[in-house]
Amino acid sequence: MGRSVTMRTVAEKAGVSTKTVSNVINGTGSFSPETEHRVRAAVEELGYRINPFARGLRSQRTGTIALVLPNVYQPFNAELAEQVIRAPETQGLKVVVETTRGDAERERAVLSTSHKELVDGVIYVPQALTPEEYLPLPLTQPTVVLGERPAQAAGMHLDYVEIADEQGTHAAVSHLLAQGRRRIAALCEQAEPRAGGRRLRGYRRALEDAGVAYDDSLVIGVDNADLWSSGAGAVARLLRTRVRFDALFCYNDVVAIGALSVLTRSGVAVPDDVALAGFDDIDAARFASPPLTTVDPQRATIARRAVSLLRSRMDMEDFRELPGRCESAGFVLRVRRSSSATSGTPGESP
Amino acid sequence: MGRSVTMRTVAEKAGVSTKTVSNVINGTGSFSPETEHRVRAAVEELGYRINPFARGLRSQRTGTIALVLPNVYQPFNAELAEQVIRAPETQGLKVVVETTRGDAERERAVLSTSHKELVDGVIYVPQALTPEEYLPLPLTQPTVVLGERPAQAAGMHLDYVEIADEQGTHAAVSHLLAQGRRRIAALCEQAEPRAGGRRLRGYRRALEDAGVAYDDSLVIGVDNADLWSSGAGAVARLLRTRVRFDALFCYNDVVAIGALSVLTRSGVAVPDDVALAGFDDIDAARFASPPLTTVDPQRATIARRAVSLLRSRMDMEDFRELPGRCESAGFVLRVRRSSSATSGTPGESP
DNA sequence: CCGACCTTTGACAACGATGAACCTCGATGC
DNA sequence: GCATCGAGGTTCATCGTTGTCAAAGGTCGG
Repeated sequence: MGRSVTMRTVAEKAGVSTKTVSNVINGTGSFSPETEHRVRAAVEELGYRINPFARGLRSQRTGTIALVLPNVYQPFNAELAEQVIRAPETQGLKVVVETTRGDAERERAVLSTSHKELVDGVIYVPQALTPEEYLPLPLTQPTVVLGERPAQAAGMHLDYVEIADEQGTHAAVSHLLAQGRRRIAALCEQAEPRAGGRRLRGYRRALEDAGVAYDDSLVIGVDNADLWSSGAGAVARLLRTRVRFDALFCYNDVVAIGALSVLTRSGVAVPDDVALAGFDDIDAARFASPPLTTVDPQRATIARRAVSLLRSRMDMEDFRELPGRCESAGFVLRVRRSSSATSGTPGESP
Repeated sequence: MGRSVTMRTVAEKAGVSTKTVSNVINGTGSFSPETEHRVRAAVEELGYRINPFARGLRSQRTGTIALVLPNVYQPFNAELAEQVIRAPETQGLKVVVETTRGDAERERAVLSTSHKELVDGVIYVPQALTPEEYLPLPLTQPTVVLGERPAQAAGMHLDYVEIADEQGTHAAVSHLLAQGRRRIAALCEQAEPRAGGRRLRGYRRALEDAGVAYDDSLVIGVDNADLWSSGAGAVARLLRTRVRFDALFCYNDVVAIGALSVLTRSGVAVPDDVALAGFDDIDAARFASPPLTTVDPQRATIARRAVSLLRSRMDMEDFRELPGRCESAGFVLRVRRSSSATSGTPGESP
């Protein structure tokens, strides 16, 4: 292969010093248009690519951000990752997707020491760690958290992009109530500092606002680790208890599709006997039979806001110079046939 | 924050030289148990973490492999990525997932120059490039390709893990034939050097083996870029043409679920009027209504074989010293209710 | 007791890019 | 006419590790 082509090779070919090459490439310092042209020509001709290790070692910048999620096999996460990678704000950055498998140790490692030198910033979707656990960790790089901003985070130099868990669920359940449903079951992950807890709050508040009594026997927990069968299992249990219900709010679309599968098999008609709503608006939701009513948490917006918050902090001298910020992504209720016999066609929504 | 803790800090604390610290950490050279203990204690106490840039710069090893795919939002890709990350063979390696969006330029870049210094090896799922295009590229690092090994690859130092596209499809279509179906439509991506072409070959061969005539009007192309609506759209077109069909083989499960959605809406009963089979065995397939018969290409096996081939080549002095190898992953036909009224229950298959 | 030989350790020079400091030369201000 | 300035460069040290080589200390056969 011969020696690899370095900045020195380019410099020699262009008849300048390596520093000048560096300047041209990074747009730092000053140089004449003529020099710039010679350097660029040499780069082109030699097929020179900058060595990211050397650069990283020297400048402590990597041009890479990490997206830290529990996994990528759950559609919401996969589609979120896609949005982060595609967001226009991401231009010029590399995104590495890091999965933690919901392992507390891994999450801890990513947030504090381990990544310091590898990435310029982190977008973190907490799963195993509660705010009480992750907030005290010494932050070593700019970080954006996706999820509700806890009160304790006020003083920290951490940015948040809030997902409309509670409001979205409130809207979905209110919609079910508006269809005349009164016995609305909920299949929901119940862990409190997490999305499940927040969605459950939205559920209760919607019932309350409509003056419908909360009934404990209508709420079934699901397990985050295997949502597909969890949804199916939960609905099977619910059917066995013979508790009457005419609607079902599900923690997310995956649970809802699992549930739908069992309902259909059991001869329960959706939406006639039971109206169904999920959360996330994953691609599969539009193509369920019937298409699934769901809350679109606006992944694209989440991704753009997160990257943009992160970038602004990455561009600062010291990323701790700004107090923590917090933005929200909003939501859109996508009403489809699983909750209302007449509206929604597959393939419609943007 | 103070100065960051480097190997020198550790060395001073342990009263040895930096090289000795390096030796202990990497298990190179030799050192007394006593020294080792002192060094490890110092590392522990200072919370020292090796700087990957410095190491990478020096040793040209990164402990990272790249998984290069068109995207991660399609469930097959997401689940494949998960398997690669989780494979026991991956122990001790970091996996970065790189998406190309089916862009030829990006694929080219990853295969030749661009990644050279960042990763020790690449697992590549071709999409935009044909073998004619990617084989001539100068390989700069160990590479494993997922997909059919073309004849031209014989002399190259490239390993392949073959997915049983043709055989799997043959089995699925044969199964449909065994159910007594004779007018079997196919919704398939048709590009020849890719999976679509290979699956279509399996389809034709199965018909042939059963002595059923191939009918061009039963084959409809789908578009890889948006498979969900593509499947739905294709089936809608098929229904409009009024061509009679009693079974449907789909390029993959996503297409199948899109198709199922339209069939159900149009009052076509699955499997009574039309039996349905897909490919990939994504999680969602088990929870479709009815559950989807599909070909499981054994993602876990694919992932393990790929990583293990890659590792062996990474461990060599020069990765070109071994001729190209090729392994196959096999497949399992998962028969569920979409193709046979009596068998298959949701949640059963492993 | 001496040299051969091994084990353990340390000094030093890379790896490739960049920040700090400095040098040169023509233009500008007073 | 002399100090000053900025544009356009350059030189050199340095980021944190690891490969090379040599030295220090110990063992052992003769």
